[in-house]
Amino acid sequence: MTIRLLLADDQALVRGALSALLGLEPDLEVVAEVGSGDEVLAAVLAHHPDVALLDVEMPGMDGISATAEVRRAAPDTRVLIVTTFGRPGYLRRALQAGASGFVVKDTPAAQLADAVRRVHAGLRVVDPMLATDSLVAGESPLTARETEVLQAARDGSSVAAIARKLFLSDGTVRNHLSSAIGKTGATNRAEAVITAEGNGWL
Amino acid sequence: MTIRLLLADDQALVRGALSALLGLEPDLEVVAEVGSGDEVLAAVLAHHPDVALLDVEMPGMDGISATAEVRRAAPDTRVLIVTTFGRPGYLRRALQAGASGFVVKDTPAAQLADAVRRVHAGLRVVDPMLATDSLVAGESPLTARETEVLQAARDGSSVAAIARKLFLSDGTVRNHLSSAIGKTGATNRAEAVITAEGNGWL
DNA sequence: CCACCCTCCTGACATTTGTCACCCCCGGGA
DNA sequence: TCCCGGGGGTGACAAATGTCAGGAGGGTGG
Repeated sequence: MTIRLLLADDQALVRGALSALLGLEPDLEVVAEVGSGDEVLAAVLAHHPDVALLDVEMPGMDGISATAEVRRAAPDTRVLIVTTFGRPGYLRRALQAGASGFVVKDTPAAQLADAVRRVHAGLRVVDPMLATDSLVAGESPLTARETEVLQAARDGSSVAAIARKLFLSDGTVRNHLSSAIGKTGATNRAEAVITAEGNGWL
Repeated sequence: MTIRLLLADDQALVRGALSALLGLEPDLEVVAEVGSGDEVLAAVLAHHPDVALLDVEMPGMDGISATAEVRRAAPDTRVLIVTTFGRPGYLRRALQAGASGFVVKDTPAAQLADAVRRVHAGLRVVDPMLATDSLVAGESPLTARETEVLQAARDGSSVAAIARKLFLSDGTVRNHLSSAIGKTGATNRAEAVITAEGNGWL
């Protein structure tokens, strides 16, 4: 009995290449491919795959939100996250959203098929290196507002621009930023953005 | 007669997947795979591939420098850049370095094999969308020093930190930054970094 | 009920950042 | 030769940023 797969990745070339790679395995079959998070749910409902391989960074809905949707609407479909960045926060949030596995694109190609089979068998698959990183990094220390403000600061916006976008006072934005800078151990807005991104807190 | 290929990409999974994809074509054969720019030249000299597929973003030497090396040491090996980001500056610099083709990872998987064959036949392969972007974006307006200073500012360093790193005076760093901000049309250091990165000027 | 945290705001303050004018030196064209 | 652009620098100034103290409301848990 073959394992039926859904592939979701925004880069068409990577998607097709993964399809070719997995298609070489006699017990695996790619039944659907999508290029954005928004299409995942519909494709799952249409094709009832056994395992869905989702990227985290995608246009529209991200892979983690898509995971939650899939778990809710189609509990029989297991989710394996396949992503570029081993951000500790991604792993934590993916597992909380109900993902069964988490693989970074650095892992050898030969291991992917195994990971798929393990996930299909009901096991958890997690990069051990990443798991420890996730422990030390812990959950995001940022409050909801601080996260929002930092996100708005990512593109280099000024305090005034952020305040306008979030309907806040200038001073409030500065306070939230200052707090976020302190919590991330940065001395700087830009540094805070970088470390928060690196930990998957944004 | 089969076309012999070299694959260079830092993500093992993508590398293996591309290998599987291209391996499906009867006239193509992957003879070597490497995971960093530093290994490219040695692999080219050892295996004499007809076409080398190089990523731009790699640990160690980047794909563009690797392209120049390959062209110098093994002129018979043609280079096809396969990269995530369609930065205009990347395209320009890749072609100047002697690349025969430039493909972004958004392109459909089916077109990759064709691109390889075209490159092998001596043709140029360039994403037309990207080519026009490259024209409007033009060459980097930044001087060598301005570029250096902006690069040093990428991680959110303060003026003082940049000055120490580059053995410059604080005021000089501020002048270079101000000039770079003006040339990029930004109002801000962070914005300047972002637009310069987006254009492949860093 | 109280304590605690988050949110939102104000005002003040020191520091950093961005800008401008102006200086010098050097090397390559016109 | 003069002129111009790039690199390096100084000094001064306005604006933006980061920090701190403090106040007011709201929600949650002990």
